[in-house]
Amino acid sequence: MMQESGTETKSNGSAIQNGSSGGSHLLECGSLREGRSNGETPAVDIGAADLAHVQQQQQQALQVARQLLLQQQQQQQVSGLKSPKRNDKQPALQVPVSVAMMTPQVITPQQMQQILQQQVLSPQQLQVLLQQQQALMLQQQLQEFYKKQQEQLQLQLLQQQHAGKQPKEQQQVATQQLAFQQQLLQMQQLQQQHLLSLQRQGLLTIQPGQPALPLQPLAQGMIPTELQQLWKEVTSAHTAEETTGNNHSSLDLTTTCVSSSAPSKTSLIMNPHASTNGQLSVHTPKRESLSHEEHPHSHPLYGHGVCKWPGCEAVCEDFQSFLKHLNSEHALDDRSTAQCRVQMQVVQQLELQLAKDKERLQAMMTHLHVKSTEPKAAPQPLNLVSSVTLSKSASEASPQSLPHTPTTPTAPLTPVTQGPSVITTTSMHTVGPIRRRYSDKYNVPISSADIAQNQEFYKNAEVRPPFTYASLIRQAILESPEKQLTLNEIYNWFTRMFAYFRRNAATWKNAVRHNLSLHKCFVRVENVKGAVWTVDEVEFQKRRPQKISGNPSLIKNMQSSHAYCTPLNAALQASIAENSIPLYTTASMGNPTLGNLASAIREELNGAMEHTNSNESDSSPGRSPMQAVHPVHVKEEPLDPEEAEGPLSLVTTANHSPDFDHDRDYEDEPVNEDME
DNA sequence: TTATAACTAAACAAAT
DNA sequence: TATTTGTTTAGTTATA
Repeated sequence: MMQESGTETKSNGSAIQNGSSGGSHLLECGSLREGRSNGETPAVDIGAADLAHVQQQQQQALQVARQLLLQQQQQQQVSGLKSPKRNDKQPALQVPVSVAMMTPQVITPQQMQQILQQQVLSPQQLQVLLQQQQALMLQQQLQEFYKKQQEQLQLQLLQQQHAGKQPKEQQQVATQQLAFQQQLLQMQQLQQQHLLSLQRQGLLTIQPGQPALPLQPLAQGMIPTELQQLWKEVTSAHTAEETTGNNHSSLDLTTTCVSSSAPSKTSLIMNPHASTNGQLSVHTPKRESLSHEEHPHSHPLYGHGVCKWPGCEAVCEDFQSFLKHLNSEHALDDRSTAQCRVQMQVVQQLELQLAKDKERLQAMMTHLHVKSTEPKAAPQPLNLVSSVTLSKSASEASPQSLPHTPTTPTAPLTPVTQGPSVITTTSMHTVGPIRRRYSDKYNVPISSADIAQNQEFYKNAEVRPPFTYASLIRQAILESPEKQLTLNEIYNWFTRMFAYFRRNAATWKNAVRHNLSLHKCFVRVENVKGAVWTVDEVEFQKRRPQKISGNPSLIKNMQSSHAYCTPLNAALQASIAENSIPLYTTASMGNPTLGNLASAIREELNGAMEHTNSNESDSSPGRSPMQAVHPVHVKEEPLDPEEAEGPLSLVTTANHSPDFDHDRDYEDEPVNEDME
């Protein structure tokens, strides 16, 4: 799942990158990847080769820009400022518009001149400029100028579009603009890489012996917002390296379509952890600068009239003043760089924390999300703690031990804890006997399997519940307000309560019907609405006596646990201890808690007592008084709400009803029929 | 090895 | 007529 999302993020990033520019933008990605791939290598030292490379890139960009400008001038001469005619609806018009939208830096001749000037500056001159504060002011001026020029060029582009130019020409222009934009972005990437390498060295110190870096000249060509973005990129890149180094794979925060398409990043993108961060990765410098232009007054460092630079909080009346403040107070100096590093550490810590939490979440999801095809990875119910249980589960998890259906996952065992924890307050609505194959091997009481406690687990995990069909059917019926359900309602309960039963419906529904028909404990009742199914508790208890063989101490422990957990009176205790007489009398106390608990206890003890005491058991026909339980449906009068809550309350009232009639008189039926 | 419980599958009939 | 519901039988597996 995470892998898919990770891949999806990757593709989304590309999709966003491509956007409306279509395949032409892939070129940008390709070129950017080339530039980025260079940056993948640790550029700790910035040597002459790097400088030469940057200059080469700039030269290429300039060449493209020159061609673009020439063609634009020619097109303007041809098209002039003709009023738009009829081609407004031509689809081709969208191409230049989209390009204009995605190219925040439409280069004007003046800007080209500026770039040319930068190009001819020697490193020494650039270093001088680096030391001059006027450079920042120049940037601001350039920014304003740049905006004006951009608006002008966009206007020209629109006019060209309305002039009805051929789509091919427009596309050509757009492509050329795009190519130039790519060159600029490459330059930006290189700048970022240099900054990053400087960052590694510490506060932009320049190695001795190296020529003056083209950093500042390159930065001069950027507007302040781009500088901000640059720092952002630096921060992200640093963090990404840290996380990558830690194998947290949180990804390349500097990822653009560039790095995301870089082969070396593929594995990271495929990493589940990369999904979330992958969303961050789509923030390309281009998009950032674009968003800043689209929302000129939205700046990560500006909000509510306050500069959000760490430790600043200077009040800026408007955005322009903020920009001035930003450029003056938070210029590219040691102090700002140090603050940036602090912020980087903060982000880094947060990233690490996020990575840890992600791992935790992943582990939780891995634990809870059980695939039916991964039986050994099946999670356990929340209350499974017994090592015996776990070992048992491991053995059960083997494919050989699950021959029934290939899709049958490991049945999580219900708690088989010993002693006082056998019956808990949450086991009021016990399902009852679970599948014996999972329970009796270790001679521990398991009927306290608590569906309520693991309810959420089974609702979400496609794990076969370790209960028999009969137990589940009984539980479904007892949970219903009327203690009766139609077959379809039983179906619905199964699907509602267990994710496992949301598939292979034909199989388990057939099993449900089979169990309803097979077991006498399920009584079919005809009423005006149709047929409903009820539970005959006595029959249910007779159906499967639980055996706890040869462990009296355990039984004693169970009894003590019952006393420990409940306020059962001495008579009840004596009754329990004496034999396995069904505890309907407890339900008749009118205390639903006691009634429910008695039900649970009875389930626990019936088999045990049956085994430890004499051969007499409640399955013996001799205990007919307790078996004279009328099904629920006979009760027509309104129920006492308190009694109705207990599974046995209705049975209790029916127990003493003199005029019940048996739908199925099990006493008259052959024993072997009941025993299958 | 045997008996038993549980499960699955299937056939069949009746009801809806 | 198709689907649902209910019954029954047969075979398999796990366990004591």
